[in-house]
Amino acid sequence: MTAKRRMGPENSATRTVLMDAVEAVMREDGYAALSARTVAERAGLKHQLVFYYFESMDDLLLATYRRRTERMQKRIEQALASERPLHAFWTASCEPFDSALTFEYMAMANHNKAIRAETIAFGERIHRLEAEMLSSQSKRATPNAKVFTPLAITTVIASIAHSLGFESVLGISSGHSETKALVEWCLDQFESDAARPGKKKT
Amino acid sequence: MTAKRRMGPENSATRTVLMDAVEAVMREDGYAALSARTVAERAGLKHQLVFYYFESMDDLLLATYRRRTERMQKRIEQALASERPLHAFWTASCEPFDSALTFEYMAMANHNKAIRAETIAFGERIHRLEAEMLSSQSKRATPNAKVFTPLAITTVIASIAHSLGFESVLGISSGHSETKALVEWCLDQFESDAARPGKKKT
DNA sequence: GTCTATACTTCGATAGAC
DNA sequence: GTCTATCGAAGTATAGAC
Repeated sequence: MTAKRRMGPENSATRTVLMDAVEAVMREDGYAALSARTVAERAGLKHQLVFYYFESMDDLLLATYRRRTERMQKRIEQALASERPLHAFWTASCEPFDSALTFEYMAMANHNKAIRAETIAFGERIHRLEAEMLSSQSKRATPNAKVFTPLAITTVIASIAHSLGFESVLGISSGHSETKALVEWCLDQFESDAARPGKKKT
Repeated sequence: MTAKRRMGPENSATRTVLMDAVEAVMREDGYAALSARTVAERAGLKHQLVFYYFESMDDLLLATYRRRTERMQKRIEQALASERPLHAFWTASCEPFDSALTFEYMAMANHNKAIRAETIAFGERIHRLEAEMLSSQSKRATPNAKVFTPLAITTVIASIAHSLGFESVLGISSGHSETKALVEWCLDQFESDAARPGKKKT
């Protein structure tokens, strides 16, 4: 299955440069703007080098996406391991990171088989992580433990954070502060008072 | 600014056929697959006809998107006007309609100026609608009216519905029933069908 | 209203020189 | 490891015949 074409080493720094360029192009002009030429130009290289380091454009794309999901997973694991995992998870999900990129990848997952498979695997992995880490740790007094399960709560948190993040990228901001206030008020119901100095409650 | 090129009438049925084809292509292969050729082929026409009925591909795209936002606005208005607006809004937002298309358009809005402007206008329009219709109507007893504002609630509802819808399209389903149960439990706190005794205040 | 024919651009990918 | 040169396919768009 391996190509007969001459290929560069897997540990080359140029591979990293190309993957960075992929994300830069996606962020600025969307995934439709991705091509060996646009990516190489952004990286300051000739477009033929893309095919020296990667078997195809799809290959480069998938490698870039894998790198991203790994980074995101680490960030989520860290958040969930902190003393106030829900607050940390919310903060991490709200980070002014790259909602635009997220949407590009999600849209892409709809029709690119490899990206789709990786997205599904990542999603299920995260859901499992959330369920495991929170249920093992939480002996916390939940208002209604039958309804407010760890997985439901994290799903809600992530959904809201992503929506707000994306609207912000577009420049829509109405209702955001209210919504954040609502979420944070709810989070305080689950994880609060312990290390909370002088904040007004309820 | 008008093109000198010969153009077809605005009320032609072929225009509709072409717009339908745009959405079909986007749904199946993503917005990156859009071209005069792919759209025309899907519509059973020659690709040059695209330029007879629309000034450019961008023009066709924008017309298709406008048609969509108008339809969505009507659906949302209807939901908000019912007797249990929040429940109706949730149900409408959850419809197995076309989350895939939504994501394509949102991703596209990141880098297509016209789509971006239309998306922002639509988003703000909807937010305004939600705030107006719900605040005028709701004398309902809210657990914490200072935090649970109409706009915050609808933003949360829409965020969750869209996230679940999109995950469903991908084939991710873990946590969905729990999350829906949570949302519906919360909605019942705001809009109980009849008498809802002993609702616990968190 | 729809077709053929055409102009120009950009795409992914490969071969081979340096 | 990077370059030039090149391929065929597909992109947008226009002009003009039928």
